[in-house]
Amino acid sequence: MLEFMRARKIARKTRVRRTADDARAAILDAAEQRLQQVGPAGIRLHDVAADVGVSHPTVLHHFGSREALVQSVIERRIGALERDLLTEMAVNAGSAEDPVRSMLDCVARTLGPGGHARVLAWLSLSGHQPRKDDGAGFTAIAKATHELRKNRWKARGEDAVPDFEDSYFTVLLAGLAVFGDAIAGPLFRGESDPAESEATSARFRAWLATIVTSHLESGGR
Amino acid sequence: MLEFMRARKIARKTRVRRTADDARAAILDAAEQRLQQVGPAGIRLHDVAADVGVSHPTVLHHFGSREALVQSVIERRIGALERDLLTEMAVNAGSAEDPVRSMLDCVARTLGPGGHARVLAWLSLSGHQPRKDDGAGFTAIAKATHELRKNRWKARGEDAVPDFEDSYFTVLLAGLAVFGDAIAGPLFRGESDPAESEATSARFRAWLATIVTSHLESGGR
DNA sequence: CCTGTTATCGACAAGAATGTAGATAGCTCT
DNA sequence: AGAGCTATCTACATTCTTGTCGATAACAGG
Repeated sequence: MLEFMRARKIARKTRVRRTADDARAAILDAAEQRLQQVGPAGIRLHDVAADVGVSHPTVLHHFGSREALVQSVIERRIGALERDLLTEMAVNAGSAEDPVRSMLDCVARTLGPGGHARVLAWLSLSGHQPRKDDGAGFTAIAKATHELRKNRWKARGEDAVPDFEDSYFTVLLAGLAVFGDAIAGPLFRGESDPAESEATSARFRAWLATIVTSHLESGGR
Repeated sequence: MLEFMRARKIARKTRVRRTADDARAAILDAAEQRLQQVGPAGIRLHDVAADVGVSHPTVLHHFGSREALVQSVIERRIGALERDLLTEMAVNAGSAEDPVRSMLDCVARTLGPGGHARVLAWLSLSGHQPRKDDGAGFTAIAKATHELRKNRWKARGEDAVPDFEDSYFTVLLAGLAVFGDAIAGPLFRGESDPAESEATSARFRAWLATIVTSHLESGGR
């Protein structure tokens, strides 16, 4: 064995040796890219290993099996999503002058650019079982929105109080629309140019914000 | 060859022989199921063949390659989607008393139950290039809606005319919301029980119809 | 410098998936 | 009934993918 190395003389390759934690992190990073691009079922050990610059048995050494790797990367990504969501919410909680608009932007920023929407869609289509608390972040936003809304109404001296489900559905509508746009907006609109598509999406989100704001301010039984 | 048949005596199996067209159709039916469930990349010749009750070389005989089969089934499915959309529109064109609501139901029926939404999502995630006319059906609905809307406004004696983009975005919102709900509604809401999820979806769609109707009737610059 | 630990590698194994080749059997037409 | 066409089959080839094994080399601590 290793004759081929002796054959081509002293061409020994110098190995890069990371700490176990660093190696795991690098592998998870690569796997996360793949998850976003090709979905959980499309992740290949060989591809992930090549992205990191190691051999595929190294990946198996650190994660035990492909399935365990996929599970790890999914969990890490869902954690990141929830963290991003809460961060955005915390940042926007201060700007109270147009809370609805900022909330909508928050959801859009969380789902849109980084590809969170794509990952959610992959998981949903692949039959990922929602854990008990998977919808928690979203429900939290709906509740917060509803509280803000009630306060606005009371401040304006309304006697009626908005229905919670109306607020919940409003937030859901915003979330699903932004999500759907991120996934299939170009397909729906028949746009093949990414730049054009992004421009339309931006206009659409701005329009959506006015609709949602106006409804939360005045509409709802 | 075939010693094993002679060995176990006269156990000859009777072959089912279809016409080429029937075989193709049966195979496409099975492949379509798989497309909906596991997406284009998940389709396996062996599985499709087993569903039809034939061997996998038979599938290859009729379609040449796996890739050609996948392409065929995608094209057929997109055709079916557009046909369903137009059929729904034609049926609903008659009921003029609440055209908006019926239009929304039309989109919901087209995307929801049969799994059109799932297929669209798979294609979108898998990087299916939209053909030039892929968004045509949707644009047609938006235009029809805008015409109806203009007529309603004129009939009510409004002087302003609604903006087309406002109508377009309204239809887009409805479409994306129904689409997003079909894909990721349960995930967003953290619902694991399908029955509960479907109930919520139905309430959501009803609520959405009132919102959209009210906006088309009165809102929009 | 020496030694133990282990991250990493090359080589191989086992199974799955696509595709090929030749034989066979069910139709149709005469 | 016989002949031709071809849908279908079994068997095999090839490539891809995951996983195992033993060897090696990088690093840490005595």
